[in-house]
Amino acid sequence: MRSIEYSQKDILIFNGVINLIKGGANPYLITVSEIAASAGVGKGTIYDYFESKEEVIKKAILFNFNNEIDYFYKKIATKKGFKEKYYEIFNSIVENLQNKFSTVNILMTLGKLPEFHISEKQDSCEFNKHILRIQAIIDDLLVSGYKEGIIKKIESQYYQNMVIKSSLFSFTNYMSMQMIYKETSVKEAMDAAYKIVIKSLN
Amino acid sequence: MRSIEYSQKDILIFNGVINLIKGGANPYLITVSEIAASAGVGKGTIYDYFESKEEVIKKAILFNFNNEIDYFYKKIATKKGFKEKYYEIFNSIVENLQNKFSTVNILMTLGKLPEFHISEKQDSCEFNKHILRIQAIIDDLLVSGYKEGIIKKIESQYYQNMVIKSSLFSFTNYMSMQMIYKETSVKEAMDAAYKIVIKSLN
Amino acid sequence: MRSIEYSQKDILIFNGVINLIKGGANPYLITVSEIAASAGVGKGTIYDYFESKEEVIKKAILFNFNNEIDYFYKKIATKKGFKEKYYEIFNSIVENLQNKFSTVNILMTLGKLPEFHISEKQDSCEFNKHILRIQAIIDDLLVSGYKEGIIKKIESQYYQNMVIKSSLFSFTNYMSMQMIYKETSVKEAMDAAYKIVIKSLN
Amino acid sequence: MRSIEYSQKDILIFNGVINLIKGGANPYLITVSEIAASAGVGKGTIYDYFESKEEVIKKAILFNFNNEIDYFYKKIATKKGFKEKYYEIFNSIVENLQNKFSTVNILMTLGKLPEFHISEKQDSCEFNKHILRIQAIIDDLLVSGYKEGIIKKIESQYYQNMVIKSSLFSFTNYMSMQMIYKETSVKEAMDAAYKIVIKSLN
DNA sequence: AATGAATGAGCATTCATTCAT
DNA sequence: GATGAATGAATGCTCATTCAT
Repeated sequence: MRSIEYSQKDILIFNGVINLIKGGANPYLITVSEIAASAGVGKGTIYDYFESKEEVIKKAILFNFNNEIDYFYKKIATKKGFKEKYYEIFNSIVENLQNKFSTVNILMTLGKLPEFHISEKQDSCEFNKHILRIQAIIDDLLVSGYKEGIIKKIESQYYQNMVIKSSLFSFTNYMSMQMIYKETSVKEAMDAAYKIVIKSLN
Repeated sequence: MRSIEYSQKDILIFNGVINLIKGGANPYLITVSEIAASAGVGKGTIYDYFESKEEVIKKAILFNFNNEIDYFYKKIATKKGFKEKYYEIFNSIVENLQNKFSTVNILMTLGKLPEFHISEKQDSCEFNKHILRIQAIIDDLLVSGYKEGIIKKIESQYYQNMVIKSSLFSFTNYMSMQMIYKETSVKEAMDAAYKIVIKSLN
Repeated sequence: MRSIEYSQKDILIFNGVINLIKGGANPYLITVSEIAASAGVGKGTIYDYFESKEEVIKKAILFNFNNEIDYFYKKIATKKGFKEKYYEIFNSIVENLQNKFSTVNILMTLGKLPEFHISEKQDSCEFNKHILRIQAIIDDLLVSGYKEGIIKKIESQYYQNMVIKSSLFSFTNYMSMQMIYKETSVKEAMDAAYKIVIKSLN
Repeated sequence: MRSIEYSQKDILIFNGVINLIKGGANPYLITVSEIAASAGVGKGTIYDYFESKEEVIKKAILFNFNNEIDYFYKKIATKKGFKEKYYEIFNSIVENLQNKFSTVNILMTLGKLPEFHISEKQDSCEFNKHILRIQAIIDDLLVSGYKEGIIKKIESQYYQNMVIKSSLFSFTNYMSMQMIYKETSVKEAMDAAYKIVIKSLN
């Protein structure tokens, strides 16, 4: 099932990268020295485990993406009702957006990250897996809504999907641009995003 | 009224940058030599007009942003009804998304671009102007919808705004991720996005 | 007699260079733009009158040297007695040393300046002329001293010459290193330098 | 006691610089590539040990200065009498002046070298140390002369100092300008310089 | 296995020089 | 004549990568 297994050292290095990015570093401007220092290993060690700087950063980002989706998935699974799950997502977004680099940012820019030159087959495959996992979260949500009668499943799969994504986009956009939405509280933004789902799916 | 006037040469250089980015180049990896070659000027000339590589790229991006919003604005203004305007936006998105780098991408990631280290007052101010212009487009749209009775203005300003942005996000997301939405046609994606607006604002 | 005639424009440009150097600029780090700005001419104009930046700076320095020696010579000629002439030199040194770049500095480092790559015949010839003019000043001084019986001309020409140069060196060294001779006044330094001459030539 | 310790690599690089300068290179025109080649290291290595090209050159010059003064000091200390010491200095000057860049040149232009932008506290302090060491040499000389009765210590400290410096200047000037003193032999120049001291201090 | 000193290719930037106006 | 916009060769400096230890 697990397509990629990483060694302890791999993960140590990934965390070096992730911490830099979470600390505000621009992935394109990170140096190998910084990664080595952040990971607490020698520069040479990085090249014992990876082919190039690009590979390290790319894999670290995907690794982190994976982990955050796992975490996201589990958190949502703890909640039972549609609305509870939905607001749990909002809370995760709030929590997550403290980091400059978060799954949420990725969910939002869905498909933007691969700009980090995802070209090789391996990467592309990895990326598809992420999409599927996000899809699973959305599907889980839709199922809940359907069961509870909140959603009347008369719409197309695509439409339902997009409603969820759009709604989440609205909240993420609020969070990341809070400075231009000074008159709206977090609670109001959550409610607005939720209202979009409810109205759009009825 | 115009806060910044650029010389012919400035614009020539901007276009060099813009063409590189539209051709798929990553703004962070562009070299001065590439800009010079793309603009058809000597490397030194760039430094006669700008302080640093960063300045050139940053200003070129903002310049292009400005121009595309102008173009967008004018195209939408030619249409009369709410639905016509809305579908004109969809068309502009389609047209625009051929470019890797488009206003639409920016609309979508609203607030993401400043990652190119927009920190100085000047830049920050420029950025605010862009936000206001996008807001003007959305307001114009809302006014049309209201006049035609498509929108019952009982919702908050924030909510209405977010509905529009979310709906547009859904279509932009479709366009930029077409590879994962193979079973949905462009027409269907437009209709779905439009349906989100209609349902959410009623 | 005059081996080199300079045009008004030549001199204008020379003064641009001289002013920069007197203002503390390092001859090796001066740019053509700076010279042009300082001289109040266009950069291209400089190349209408000279072959290269090096030529401009080299000739400007020699030109200034020439002028300052003229000035020096005339000032000393106004005084009659040996001691008066000698103290007039001291005064000129004081006056001159305000400038970072002065004949005095050159007198002191006699033979050091040509480091500015004096290699061509022309330059070398020019340089010899300067040496001869300095020699003339020293000879004039010696003649006065002899006439007044202050100097008993029993020493070799070389020795007499060196005594004068050494004595002047001592005062110039005092002036340019005043910060390390805080306990000695200008007057005392002059008197010390004069005493060296008197004692050495008797 | 030692205020600055340099690593082997530091010194390797310093020697690269020193050899270039001794070979006639102008400190202001030396390139990093030249230093690297001369030191037999990669260009990057230089930046592992120093902040900038300027720093390397400045420190190399001071380092060399230090070493040469050490050498000078030791050579003179081997001689016993005043006259022997004095002529030993002459010999060192002769030996030294083969180099374009020598302690002697510095002794002569005492205070001129800092033109290489010695501004920071560290540099200024370093420079003061050099002055003190030169002073120590002169003092040692004066003590010998006094003990032997060659000098009657009735003159001021400043005067005695300047006599020595002036006398040494005369010989250094002779050496560096030998081309204009063709009729005077090295021996005669030494004797003349010595005579200046003897006469001035009696 | 792990390191970090060493390297040099690569890039931003400067500036002497040219030349169209 | 005079100019200064334009150029690109030259150079300081960085940093991914290697390799001796």
